[in-house]
Amino acid sequence: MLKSHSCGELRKEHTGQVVTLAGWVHRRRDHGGLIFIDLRDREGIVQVVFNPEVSKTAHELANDLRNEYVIKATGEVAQRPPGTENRKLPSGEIEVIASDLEILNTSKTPPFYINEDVEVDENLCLKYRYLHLRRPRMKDNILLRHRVEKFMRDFLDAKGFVEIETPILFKSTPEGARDYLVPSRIHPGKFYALPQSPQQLKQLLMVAGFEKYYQIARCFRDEDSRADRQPEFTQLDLEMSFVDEEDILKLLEELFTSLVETVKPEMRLVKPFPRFSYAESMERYGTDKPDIRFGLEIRDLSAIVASSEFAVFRAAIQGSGKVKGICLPGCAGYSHKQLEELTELARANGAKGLITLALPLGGYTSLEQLTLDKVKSVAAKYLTIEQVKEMVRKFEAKPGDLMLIVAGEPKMVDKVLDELRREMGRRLNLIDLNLLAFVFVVGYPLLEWNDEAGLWEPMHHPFTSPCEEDIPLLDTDPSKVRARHYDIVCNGYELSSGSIRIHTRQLQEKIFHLLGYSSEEIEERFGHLLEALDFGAPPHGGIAPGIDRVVMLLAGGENIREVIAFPKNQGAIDVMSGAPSSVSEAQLDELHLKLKDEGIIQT
RNA sequence: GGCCCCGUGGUGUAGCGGUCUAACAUGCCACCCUGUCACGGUGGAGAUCGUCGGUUCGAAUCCGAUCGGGGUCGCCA
Repeated sequence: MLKSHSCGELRKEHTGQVVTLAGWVHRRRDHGGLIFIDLRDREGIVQVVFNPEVSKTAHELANDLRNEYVIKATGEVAQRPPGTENRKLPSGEIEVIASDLEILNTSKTPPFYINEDVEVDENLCLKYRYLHLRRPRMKDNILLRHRVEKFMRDFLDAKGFVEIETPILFKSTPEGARDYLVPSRIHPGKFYALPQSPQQLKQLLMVAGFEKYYQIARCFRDEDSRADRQPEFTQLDLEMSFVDEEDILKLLEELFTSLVETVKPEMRLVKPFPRFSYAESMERYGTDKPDIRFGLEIRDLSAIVASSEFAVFRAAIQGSGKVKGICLPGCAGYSHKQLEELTELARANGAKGLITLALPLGGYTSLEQLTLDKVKSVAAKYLTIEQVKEMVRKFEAKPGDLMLIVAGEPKMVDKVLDELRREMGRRLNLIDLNLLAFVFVVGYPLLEWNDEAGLWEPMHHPFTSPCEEDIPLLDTDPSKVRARHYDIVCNGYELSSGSIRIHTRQLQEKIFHLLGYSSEEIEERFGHLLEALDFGAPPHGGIAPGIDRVVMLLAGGENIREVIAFPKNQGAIDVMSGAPSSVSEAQLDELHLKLKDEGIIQT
């Protein structure tokens, strides 16, 4: 090793030792007679002092140092002179008095700051990703990711799980997300698909008898990116035999609780993890991935306004619609412009409009004294005071609160209010950023009716087992069948869906048929799986939490690109390498491929 | 594919019809400085304001198109 110690590890206990350090020049402070260098390596930063009285040659050479030069410096660790300690630095009590300096490599001036955490155009960061990763915050994110994955491995190993790799070149199963395809050279016209997840393979490992499997698995889905989604991502994929829902949920709760306590002890958890039924989550939060770090819960006002004169409400309720709302504390004073902004947000999410009711701040001490003329709302003249009071009671609203009401199709109403709720939770600073609010969502329906396609679709995936007692309903009323399916959600992000799987051929075939597959399709796509179920498949189930999102939440980020070493941008491009890129005609030939539009062969 | 936001020295921002021959901070270069730590001081270089077109006597500024980026809807079994 070129170094005896790392920069970040030095403390006053090292005082008196002669150490050799190697790292990057983080910052240079040249006082003419005296030069201070903040030397940075993976472990942190330490101050190195160049004093001509200690070494004239080292001091002279230090004159040439610039940011990001790579250097090796030898010197004695010394306690800093009293009054010059730097409490902002863990190594701030000491410094290294350099007696020798070697420049291992020079550096061009970086295209953006490495020693300051100012936001820079993301494409530039991605182009010079290796420089961006030098930033302490980015470096810490990647190290955090390492600790998370290490913890998961250790935890599951201790629980008797076996880590097993599964193929990246696998078979296309065209339902679900779009596949990434890999053309076969040996088999003209045939393709592998990159796995959207190792779902089938892990089930087959259960049939194989491994009982407890896990893998930190890369998954590939060719769909448009989002802040929390990119084409390739990582899951902690796990599967267990001879378990029920309770076993999986208990394992997850223990895993995440001890993970947070180990790698991020300063963050708080809600324990035990609350459980919501799908119906309850939709009812109270308008979504199946609720952020429960704050209130502003949705309330159903349909019953209250059922007999309303107000055409907007009446029309909604007489159709198959709902009237629901949320209540914003202390927002009654919102200006016309602010209300218009909220209405715009509602419209952007599909609402025709937004009804607002502002409760006066003063003028009534008990609800009895509230009169209609004091309530500020375009709907006031169509409502009775009793209806308004009922709403106030339903929201437990206080004087000065603002009620936001949306009417229409239930799906739209939920979506709009979910959006408004999360936006206002942020704006009103109701969110505790140090809190990780994990929740389990259970009791999902097995199937969802797709009106456009005119067939049943699985809510999760076609391998999810229905609840035993609901199996007869598959023939009579499929919408009523509950799934043995659970989700884990944290701070409004879905970390994973999981389920107890179907483990008999008969039931699996029945589900495939219900989903509209012909016998031939079933055989072609899932024949290998069905055959496996015939050979003594054990009852089994599992889940696969998304590691990128977990690390993002632990890092306090809002974007998974901050916790992936080499991410792709929104257009699925690796800005650093330029992938995807053109290939030569020879390569295409070998793969028996021909581009449809010869023009696009040019770069 | 739809919608919203953003493109101004290396970086981050300001300017939003004329006074812009484009401002500020930082970075960069040179010189000075022995206790700084976002060191300080003096001086200097560095931008045809993403691109194209239009409106106008006059465009960084207004309009249109286009390209690039971010967010989001659709999509994500």
